Amino acid sequence: MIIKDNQKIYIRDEYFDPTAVCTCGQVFRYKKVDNNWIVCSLDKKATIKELDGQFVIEGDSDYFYDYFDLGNDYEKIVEEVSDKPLIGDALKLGKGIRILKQDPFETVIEFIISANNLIPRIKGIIERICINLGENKGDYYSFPTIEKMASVAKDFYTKLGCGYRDEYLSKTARAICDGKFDLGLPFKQDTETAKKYLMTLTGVGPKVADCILLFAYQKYDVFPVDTWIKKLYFRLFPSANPKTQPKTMRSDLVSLYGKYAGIAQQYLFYSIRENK
DNA sequence: AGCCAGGCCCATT
DNA sequence: AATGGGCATGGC
Repeated sequence: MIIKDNQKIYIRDEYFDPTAVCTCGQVFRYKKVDNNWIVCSLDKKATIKELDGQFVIEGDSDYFYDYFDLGNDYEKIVEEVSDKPLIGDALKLGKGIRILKQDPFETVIEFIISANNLIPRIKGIIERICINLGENKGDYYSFPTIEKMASVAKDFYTKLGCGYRDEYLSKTARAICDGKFDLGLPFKQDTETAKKYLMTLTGVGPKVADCILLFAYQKYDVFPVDTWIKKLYFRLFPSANPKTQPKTMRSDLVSLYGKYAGIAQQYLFYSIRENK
């Protein structure tokens, strides 16, 4: 049961678990303070508290109702994927995951940073970007605007520890700021077209594009393939050629897990990483 | 002290 | 279209 008023959202629902939502790898601007989860998105902050078996979300309730995808029926989604291979155990841990509806610009930038990187380090880089280019909101910093990110030179990102992604960030921010790339377009495109379009951005390859499609554009028929999923692939297909390319893995895995493949991927990814 | 991480770019073939 | 080397940084 989910109830929303002007200030808060009250959730008593087995398909919502803030720990799983935050730590499954889809979002980086979160932290646990005392027993509460704090999640930031653009210039907003949500605080999720647990009070006698019920979760309460404080923040902009209209915005976060949508952000946490609380209008979607995850019982149906879980039902749809529950008979797929290796999902059963993953759901015990992660059935409270909800796929966030994140801002496209923030998602593009964050997942460019994610490439060949570690989650704790990704979080640190993003935090430094917000502190240096975002707005001070008192107890947190907003995510920078497109214009702000486009206004600084690439060595600004180098100094923030972005490594070789410095140029990806400045080029991509400028392309979007200059109107050479339209972040609204992928909402209207089919998954394959949107993916090709996203990959015209510097620093966005097949894996990062899949993450953006899933976490910002509600395209669920994707399957981000990283080093963890590669290991999973060979558990599913033990006789596969060891040199199987990620592209082949993606299409095999989307076929196998169906129209909610991307959501299934999150249950699996969370489960793999939680079990070290 | 190395190996590796939510991979991508680019040159070569 | 497919392959492979190089790559900044810092967790682990």
